[in-house]
Amino acid sequence: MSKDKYGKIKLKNQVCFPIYLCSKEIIKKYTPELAKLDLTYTQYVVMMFFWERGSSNLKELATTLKIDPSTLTPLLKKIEKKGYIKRERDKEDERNLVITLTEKGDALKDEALDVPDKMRSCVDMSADEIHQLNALINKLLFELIDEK
Amino acid sequence: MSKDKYGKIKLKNQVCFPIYLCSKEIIKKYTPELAKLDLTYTQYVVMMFFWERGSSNLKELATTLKIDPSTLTPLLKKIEKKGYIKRERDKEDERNLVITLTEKGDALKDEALDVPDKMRSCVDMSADEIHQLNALINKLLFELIDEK
DNA sequence: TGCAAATAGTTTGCACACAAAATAAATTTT
DNA sequence: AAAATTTATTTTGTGTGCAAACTATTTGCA
Repeated sequence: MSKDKYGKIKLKNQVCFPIYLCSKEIIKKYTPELAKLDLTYTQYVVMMFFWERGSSNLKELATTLKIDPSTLTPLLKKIEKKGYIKRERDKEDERNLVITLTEKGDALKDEALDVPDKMRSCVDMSADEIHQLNALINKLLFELIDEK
Repeated sequence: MSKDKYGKIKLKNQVCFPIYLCSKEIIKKYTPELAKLDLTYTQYVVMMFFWERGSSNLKELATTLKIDPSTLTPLLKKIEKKGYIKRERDKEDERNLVITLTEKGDALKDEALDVPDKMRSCVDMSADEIHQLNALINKLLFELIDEK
């Protein structure tokens, strides 16, 4: 049989495409559930960061979540308007934007508690499969980020 | 040791987050390479579809790629402006938008031939690992899309 | 035939996402 | 101390991404 010169640029022979689709489909699944908390997926990720850390600054938030600061600036203003966080300049160094979880933002954590379980229940995969996927996707992520 | 009530909503305990990051990082890796072909990542995916199929209509394109038609409309106009495809209404049924690869668009296929290899070389993962990841991510994708 | 329903695309509105340029504050250099 | 550089954030511009509303065409049915 003759080798297909163009086989490599076929969609089904590339891993990148299902990852891209998965990311979009995951967000689509989360959206209606998060809407109950008045959050988008990205806003939810940011809130998870603050539920763990309580407070931080933009630079650290952007570095940890690997989301561009210029994406975060308007997003943070939105969740501030919802009353979940507070944005203020650092008195010590006015360049820094200090972001703090509010009481209301912290309380939201309890309402979000069952979101991960609800999402997982949409997917019929064993704990082992999830674990393997997690390991492989994190390896790929490391490879992509590492050698920049 | 006491169980962490909030453990489940910690970022590192969720698979969705690294998948979301991976998708973004993959696109970031592709971007400079695809810029040489005057394509964005999504435009590249669309072109791959037409390199395989030659022509189709919007409905089928949207269904196959799982990209919303309202996202594709402006995107297709852009790659039409670049001269890679042609958009025209079906004479038989004027509702259908028939999209056809142009000579110039088809020729681009040869320039794109080495893109997948270049991307894979950024990542130090064995063929077996890639294969496993592919299987798992496709399973997850199926689970997410299936039961809608 | 004639109008309701279905089908296919497009437009609008909102929310990321990031590169590049602009702004502002602090630090370093001279 | 003034100027140049660095650091942190914001603004601008372009490109997705999708839901909901809108338009146009075709189909189905009374």
